Amino acid sequence: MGVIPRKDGLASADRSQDPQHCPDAADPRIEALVHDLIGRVADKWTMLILELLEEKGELRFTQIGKLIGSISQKMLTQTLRHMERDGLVIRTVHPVVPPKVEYRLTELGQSLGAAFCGVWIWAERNLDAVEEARRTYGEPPHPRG
Amino acid sequence: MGVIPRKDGLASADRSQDPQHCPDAADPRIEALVHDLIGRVADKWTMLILELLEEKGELRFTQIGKLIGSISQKMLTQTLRHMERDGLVIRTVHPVVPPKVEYRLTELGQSLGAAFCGVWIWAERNLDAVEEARRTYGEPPHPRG
DNA sequence: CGGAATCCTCGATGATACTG
DNA sequence: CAGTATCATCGAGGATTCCG
Repeated sequence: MGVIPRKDGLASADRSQDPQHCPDAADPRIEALVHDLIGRVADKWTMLILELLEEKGELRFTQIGKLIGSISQKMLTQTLRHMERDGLVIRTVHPVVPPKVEYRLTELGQSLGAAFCGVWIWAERNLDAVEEARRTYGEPPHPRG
Repeated sequence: MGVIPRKDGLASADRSQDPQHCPDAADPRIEALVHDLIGRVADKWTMLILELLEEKGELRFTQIGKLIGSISQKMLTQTLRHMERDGLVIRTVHPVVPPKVEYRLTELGQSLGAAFCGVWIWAERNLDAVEEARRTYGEPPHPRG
């Protein structure tokens, strides 16, 4: 009981996360840089916008805000700027009135979206497992009555 | 110039992030849950500990702290507790003196590590591309100087 | 419409001290 | 050694206002 009847859209999609062992970075400098980079791109809003633009193609500023729903104007601007600066999105300003600014992914942004795909799929597939773990957390391994 | 001569350990590893289109979650409820779950596991320290345990197998509390280096004792405890609660790690207390507590990944934790693998590889491979984008950010598209 | 600027709050994190 | 508890800080992020 309590299991949400889902459509299994992603869940049965494929098995992109076969238990492969991920070799660690050989160089500590590289590892630090990689860690820093991930810290910036693995952001909450970045991931959502990435998914959105990957799906919709090209969107206006307000469009993105409405589709995400919960994001503030400040964070939307800030996140888009960072993504643009990191080469993930292209920002196009149409010189019309009222202003019209559109955003779309670069190839780099698309490749990042693809890389995150495995994590999304993992989350989809293991939602129940994690929730189960959280429920049983704290219970004694052998309840001796 | 300025390009770091790296060992290319991960960079030439494989191509786990072929530009596949990642289908979005069909159900908004699922998407919300997935987003929430990712928000918890995509944490900075979680990812580092995940990598560490995946590589080393089983480690003591202090071991992990020293290997990561920059983490505070508080965050280490907190992160490990969250990971244990979410079913990512197993915490084993050895009833000896002085105390000895060891941590290792569950299968769920290992699968998450594998899922993140694509992102690590992406970051390794596109470090230069992102840095290049950051350098050229702000420059006019067609410098008519 | 698409921002920039400002103010403000609150939670994440670090530092410190204590304990079993 | 492996924590727990407490206090202090600091910046992420929200709400609001103004502008081109």
